[in-house]
Amino acid sequence: MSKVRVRFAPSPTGMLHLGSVRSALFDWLYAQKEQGSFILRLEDTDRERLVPESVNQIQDSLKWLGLDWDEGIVVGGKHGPYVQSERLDIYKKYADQLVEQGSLYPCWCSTERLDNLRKQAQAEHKAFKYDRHCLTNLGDPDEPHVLRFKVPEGRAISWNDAVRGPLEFSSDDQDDFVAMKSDGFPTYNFANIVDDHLMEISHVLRGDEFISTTPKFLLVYEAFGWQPPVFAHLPQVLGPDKAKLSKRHGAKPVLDYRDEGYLPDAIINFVVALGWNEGDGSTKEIYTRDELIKAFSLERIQKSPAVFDSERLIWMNGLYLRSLSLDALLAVCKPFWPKEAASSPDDYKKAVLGLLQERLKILSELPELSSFFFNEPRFDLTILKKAPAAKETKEWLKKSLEIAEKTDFMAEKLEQAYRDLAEALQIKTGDLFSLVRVSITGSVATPPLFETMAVLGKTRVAERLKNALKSVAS
RNA sequence: GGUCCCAUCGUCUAGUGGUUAGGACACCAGGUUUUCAUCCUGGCAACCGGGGUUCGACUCCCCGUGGGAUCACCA
Repeated sequence: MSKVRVRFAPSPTGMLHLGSVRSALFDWLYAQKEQGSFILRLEDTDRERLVPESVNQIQDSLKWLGLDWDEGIVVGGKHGPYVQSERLDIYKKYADQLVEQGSLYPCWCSTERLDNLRKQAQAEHKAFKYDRHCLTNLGDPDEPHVLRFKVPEGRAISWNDAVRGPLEFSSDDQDDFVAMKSDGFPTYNFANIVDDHLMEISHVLRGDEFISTTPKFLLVYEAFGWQPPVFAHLPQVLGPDKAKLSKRHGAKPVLDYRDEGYLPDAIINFVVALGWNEGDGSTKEIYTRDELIKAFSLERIQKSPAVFDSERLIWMNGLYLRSLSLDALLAVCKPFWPKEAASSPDDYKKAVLGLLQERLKILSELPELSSFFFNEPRFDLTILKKAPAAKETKEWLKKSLEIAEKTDFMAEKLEQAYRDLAEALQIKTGDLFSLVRVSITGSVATPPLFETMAVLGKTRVAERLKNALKSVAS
């Protein structure tokens, strides 16, 4: 059995979104699973839509997610170059071969003529098919022209799709598509085949929008006398509006998820479940990479499209965040701290994270959640559901300050001291705790009060209580 | 419109002729708790419709319906 070789072949026309990431992930997983090779090739034959920066962004996206390629751009390999625009002479050579054997023929038709043909087809409620005008009306070979593939008539074309099962089309529905453009560049429909064959790709995983062009592919493989790869057509990933996730549609670049504080593992785990599951009655849904590799199979890929649910991704990210060690959490949090935290030592940050970990869902929330650990809060009793009267507030704060000043700053001791205080004052613990909480954090929702105080330390707490007292007095 | 594909809770899904149709997210309620969060318990919620086949269909077949893809010198 020959080695599994799969490729991810994006066109550098924009950034990778979750849909394309899923294709890459399935490729990568399958390569790992079968101990094959994962190849990264750039399909840049469309120079009009080319976005140069996207080449780096695509690589950064894959690297961030840990989807490393064995062969391809940058890393090289023995089937290079891995950029289509650097392979023009190769396509030319193979195109010439097909011209010679009559599978490709030149066409000089203008866009105007083609457009008219299209309008006509539309008016007749038929799919557009080139009328083969140039097959018999030869033009000037020196004039710019394209090369079209001559689709044989009356042929049934079928293949066994790895996810869809047996599929069959008639060649009569296939158009004599353009293989080589007039600028000397190949089209996707041609370059892709030549490259996949030369690079010995064994399995082609791609979006199911390519199902209808697969018959063309198969015809070209046949014209060359090449063995086609196994095709696996992946279901669409849909946005919340049930429209296909696409660059045009404003799908979020995957690097934005990085910048918002999602973890690569969470993204991977989430994305893989969009159209794949282990089956066999398994209810497992959190996987390590190794588990994923072990469990992955093409057969278990879903046929129907999946709507991407950002709520679920957020939940999953929180899960991963909570599973991190404090040191690991500290590391991933690095770019997300509020700027006031810049001078704080790691030990302090770690203590803060110890309290915040189970409250974080995405790292971009860190500044808001951790702000009072680094900034003096504004004293504002109006956020309290029922604030005590000014006189009581003053008294309670005064006593609270006294307690803070004379108690060891350990959560248990503080708790005991403040419970005693509440009892002495004959008030509910909750009322006292709320007041203290708001005074030292500026918020009604915080980590446990006494642990928070312990982390803040006696100096900060005393200072904040004094400030609170001052604002009540005035 | 032609061709093709798809169809289980709002969402991700399990299920391959006999199940009280299971799990997860979200949502709701309760518990733990000094608030928030975590955690635990419970609840709400689905087989697109119609015909067959069968003793028996979510499962198989057909026809509808709905949704989607594609019909470029884009990929």
